[in-house]
Amino acid sequence: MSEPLDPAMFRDPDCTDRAAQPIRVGGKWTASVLRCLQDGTARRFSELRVPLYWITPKVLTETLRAMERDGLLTRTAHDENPPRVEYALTALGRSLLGPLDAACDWARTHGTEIVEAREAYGA
Amino acid sequence: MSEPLDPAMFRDPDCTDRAAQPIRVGGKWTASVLRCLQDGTARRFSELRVPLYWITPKVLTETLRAMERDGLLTRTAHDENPPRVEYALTALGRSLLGPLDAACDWARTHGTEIVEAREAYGA
DNA sequence: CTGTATCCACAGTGATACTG
DNA sequence: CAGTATCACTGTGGATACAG
Repeated sequence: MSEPLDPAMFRDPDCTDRAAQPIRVGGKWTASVLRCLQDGTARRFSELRVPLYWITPKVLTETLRAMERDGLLTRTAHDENPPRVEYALTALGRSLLGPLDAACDWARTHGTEIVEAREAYGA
Repeated sequence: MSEPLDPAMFRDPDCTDRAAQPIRVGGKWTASVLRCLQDGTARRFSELRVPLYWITPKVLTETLRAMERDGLLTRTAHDENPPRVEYALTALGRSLLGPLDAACDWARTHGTEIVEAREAYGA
């Protein structure tokens, strides 16, 4: 999720503007929120906290706000008491599930190789 | 590349150890290094710097060391003068190109939607 | 229940200069 | 050429407490 939006993140060799960096989409928790919502059902703020390592409300708010701003999910506040707010993926958010699953499959398949390589490197 | 190795990054709801976080593979530049080397040819330190926004040597060194440690690439130092060091992907590194391409394809296809969503959000 | 308000620690990133 | 050494900055992420 922290991948630069520029798919290759390469620059024109003639470009001299070092500040011309690609924009970034997503933070540490974006992928996990996506997976929480991937079955299509809308979930509430507190429902999202539990599977996400009891992420603090501040960080969850920031994550959800950023995803809403980027068009990945919708925020629906029902005018009730006590308040009820529900989050659900947009079509754009769902379109990210494919690449995300590919990454997760890779992690499942090759995760142990990474761990073993790290241990071998220590020696 | 900053995805947690745990594919879902969900925790056992009964787990009370908040520090039990999944390990992470890769940093800001890992995907770009991967793409620099994806055609299979080994490249030298200074060859890698140019397309990577003239990344500073310190950061490139750290990135390459981490990738070597994780088994994603090999570092070959030829005993010459001036020194020559070449980096090439391992099989594990090449296996990451698939998921990476999927992510890049997504960015190519949906990048403008993100930008538009951000602009619309400002209004 | 769904967030804000503060405050803070630190990893990550980077600029610059120097070395074998 | 291929790095290391320092120093500094910044934003993300997090703990805790409080509010509508």
